[in-house]
Amino acid sequence: MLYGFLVSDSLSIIRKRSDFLAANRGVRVARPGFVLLAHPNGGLGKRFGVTVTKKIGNAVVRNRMKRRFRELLRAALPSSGLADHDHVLIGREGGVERDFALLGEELAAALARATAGKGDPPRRRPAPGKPHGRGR
RNA sequence: CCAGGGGGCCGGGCAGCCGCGGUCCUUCGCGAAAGCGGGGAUCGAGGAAAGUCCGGGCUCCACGAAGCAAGGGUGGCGGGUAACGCCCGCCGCGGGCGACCGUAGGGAAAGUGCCACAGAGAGUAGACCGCUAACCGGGCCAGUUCCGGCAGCAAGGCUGAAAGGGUGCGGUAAGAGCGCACCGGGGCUUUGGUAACAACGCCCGCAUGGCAAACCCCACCCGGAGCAAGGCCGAAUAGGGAUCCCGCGUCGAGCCGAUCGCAAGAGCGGACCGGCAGGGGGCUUCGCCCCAGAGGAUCCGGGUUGGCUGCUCGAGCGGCGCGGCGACGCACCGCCCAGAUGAAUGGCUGCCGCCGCGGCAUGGGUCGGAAACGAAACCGGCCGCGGCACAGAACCCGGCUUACAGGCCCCCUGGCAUU
Repeated sequence: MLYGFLVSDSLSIIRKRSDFLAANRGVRVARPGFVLLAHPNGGLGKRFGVTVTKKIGNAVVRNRMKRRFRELLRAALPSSGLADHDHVLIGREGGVERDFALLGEELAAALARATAGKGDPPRRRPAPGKPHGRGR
């Protein structure tokens, strides 16, 4: 435990809505269970957040998805996350039933793509889409 | 054993590894401190946490107690409660063989209104089909006859959700509460009951339908907004007000755009730049040109964002006793039981439990066979796979309503069988 803080001390949670919106301008990698956003935060260390819209399900389903995503991020970010970046996972339909180990592999692959700077095309401009995470 | 009725309760369990959020302790590390980190202990979602439909507590606002008006709500009686539209007990009405169930259950001779369609007639009832003695006229097969008229009749038919009490007997030309009996209804007395109401008796032949979740009337209740309530602290940016300095002719400056800032949007806004309006000056005066549009200090109050607080000890929970048919109340003892805020209570695995599907085997029973044995898969056994509901605290309580896989317990009713 002596070295523990050396690795984990830089991991924190994104708490401001503006940071979530800023992440939309960063690298974007889509996977079957989720979409990963990575965006530099200017020396604040590795931070993460989770967004699950009401379209996915009721409160129980949404909370369960967030917990599993947080668990994935806690495991993956210290070793393979992007330094001084905000990492945001957006839940997609089907992400609740998806196998946990499989999600782990997909997150590792998505992080590798993001590190290489190769993102998927950003979301369609003309289509307004749903605002992500409307607060309450 | 079968069918059914009522009430109460649970809503997966255990273990391992890795994590999350509170609180407390810490002779540990860093730090001036506040704190941060490490270690330890302990606690960490529901019966509905849900819908946000009622009732309160708690805050702030308004208000002289109160009354009135408006609006909203409640609606048999009695009780319980902080309170309720909730709960308990009882009553009336309706349903069921029964246990029980349902019930928005004040007022319709205060008033207004509605009752479609159908139907002769729908609230001052009504002759369409009908029934009918006498009387008048007529027919011929000449009489206990037929037809028409005058008239009487609410018994039957028809329509309808509903036809102006029902059934029976008498009565009559035929009928009719016209008379009588019973039932129903209304009124009154008495008795029982706190009361709603019930029972007995007497009187009234009986015209006063239904709808008040139609307006309305009566009785009772209700001020408004909500923890994003409310309180505190600090900071940044620009603006507002006051005083003073500075400058000055009044006094210290209006609108729009672009840009940028606060805080991403919405919103708000300073300086610079551009334009317009306004002020001063000049000139060749229906116009053109030029000039100035400017600061500092202190204090006050407001907006935004962030942090802290409100924030969890409460109409609290668990026992036991007493009172009460019960809802519930009282006394004593014990306990502390989530406080997150992009929002903790989780991730993975193993065993057990329950349900479904498939397979194996052959213990019980079944079928075939004299038997050995074989078959099939009803019960039981073993193995594998899949599934285990509805649903996540957000200031806190009391209710209601809605959702819900599976399961447990108690009481009662009807029927069948047995002793």
